[in-house]
Amino acid sequence: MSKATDELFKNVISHAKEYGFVFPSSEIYDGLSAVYDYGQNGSELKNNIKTYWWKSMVQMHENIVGIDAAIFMHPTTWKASGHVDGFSDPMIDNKDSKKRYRADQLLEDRIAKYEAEGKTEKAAQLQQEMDDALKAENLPRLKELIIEQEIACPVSGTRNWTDVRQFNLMFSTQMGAVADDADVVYLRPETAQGIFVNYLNVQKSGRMKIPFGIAQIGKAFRNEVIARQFIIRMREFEQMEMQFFVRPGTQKEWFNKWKETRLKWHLALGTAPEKYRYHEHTKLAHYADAAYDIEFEFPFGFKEVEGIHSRTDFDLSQHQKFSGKKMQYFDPELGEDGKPYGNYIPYVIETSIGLDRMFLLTLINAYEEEDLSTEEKQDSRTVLRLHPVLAPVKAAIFPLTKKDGLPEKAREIMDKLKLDFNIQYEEKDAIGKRYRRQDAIGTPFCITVDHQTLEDNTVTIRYRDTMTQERVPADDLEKIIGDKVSWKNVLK
RNA sequence: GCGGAAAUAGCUCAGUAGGUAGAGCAUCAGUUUCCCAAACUGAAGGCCGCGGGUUCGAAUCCCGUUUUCCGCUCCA
Repeated sequence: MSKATDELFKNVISHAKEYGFVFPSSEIYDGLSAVYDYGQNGSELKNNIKTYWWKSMVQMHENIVGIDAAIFMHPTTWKASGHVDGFSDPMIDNKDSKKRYRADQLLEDRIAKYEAEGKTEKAAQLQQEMDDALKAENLPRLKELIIEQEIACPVSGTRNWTDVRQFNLMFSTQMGAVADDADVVYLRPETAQGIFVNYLNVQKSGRMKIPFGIAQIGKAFRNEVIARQFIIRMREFEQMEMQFFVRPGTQKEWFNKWKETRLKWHLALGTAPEKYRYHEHTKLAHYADAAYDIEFEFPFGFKEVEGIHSRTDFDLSQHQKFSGKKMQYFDPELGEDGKPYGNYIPYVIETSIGLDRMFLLTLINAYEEEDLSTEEKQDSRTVLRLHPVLAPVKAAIFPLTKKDGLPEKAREIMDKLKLDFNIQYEEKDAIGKRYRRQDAIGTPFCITVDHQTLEDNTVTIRYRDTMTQERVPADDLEKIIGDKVSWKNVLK
């Protein structure tokens, strides 16, 4: 990260706090690591991003519907999805090299070594002991095994180990009033499973026919080993996901279609295309047969914002296995051989975008420190060039001075506009200062009421991006603003 | 989790031979102002991150702790 971009990123973070976009969580108690709150302008912007996504995914596709599943889910869900076994790793650190290892992998390496040396009996015995310890979640026993086997750190060569600790991706809590092991439930680490477990409900109640999609926006929770870089990696975050169910064999074409559709969604906001790129996963997760990320160039480099994954029939098959409920779909359409496609478990294409990352992307992309200096005077302004559909406040209305009936007239105009748009009224400070304050939160229009307004009911409208102004009839404002902030501009 | 750095008003920061805290901007109340920030007057605002120790006395020295930043480590 260069000094200039480093500086820019820091400025965006303090701007976000200063203007009510993002605050550190529980700040009066020194904050809570990697948790953030959205402020008065941040929540407006976030809601607008959600609306844009929801409209373009659900409203614009007649074969996609939206749901809102609970964060708590039956614990078996996470056994089926692979989260319980796959993401609770026993970790151990070497105190000298400061390197961290998975305790089970250190032992696996030793087993492999025994096998290579032909000591199969020793290998089998250790394997058994390790499996027992893992099964019983006996962490001290794992450490004993590492000590007994005299396993040394490959880097430092020492056997100076910390205790074995469990790294759990998922947050757990108790469901009942009385704490009991049987009542442990997890806070979902991804929203996707809420869609998969409702696949049958939605398909039947909505009489959905393959191909169809289920969309959802919601919170998810992950215990990150290390969470940093502002809201890029948070412990509590929000996802906007859509699972698209397709006929087996057609996943590749649907994958390509969604890959393109999703990038278009990003570009429709007017972001420079060179800021985006695709990143192909070469190492695929256990459930995927293809995966692309859409990455955005943040000040600290390209980072994933959205993933498009071909998840095969893994999830539905797993849920069928664990729940005993048939996840099959009967496809009556005739294939090339003139026979119906019949029963199958659908394949799934997932589009999953991090709302908080999208939020940060939007803020960084919009943020500009503009130098307005002339020969006589040094001047600058900070402006958020947000797309008008996303701007938290659509227009601000100012009386030029706070006397002569101008405030009353301004409020009268505002009362009409506020029925359609989020409007702010300000009468304090010099007019220029008020303009600049609105620039800082990305308000696209400022409307000023002056003495002429009292005579002919015209006002000046000042544009954020160009800082130019025009005189227009007050009665035209609804249409002028409405045209610019209409969702049509980005959905078409 | 490890190592390094930092923490003083809402923000940016001053404040060392240890002696009861200061500026600019922002805020609030007025004045002025008919269109692009920093005009005038006044006011308010500070467990100097938190806890302990040394000292007659600590923002300042020592120890611990929390949070943030930078590296490393981990990551679907």
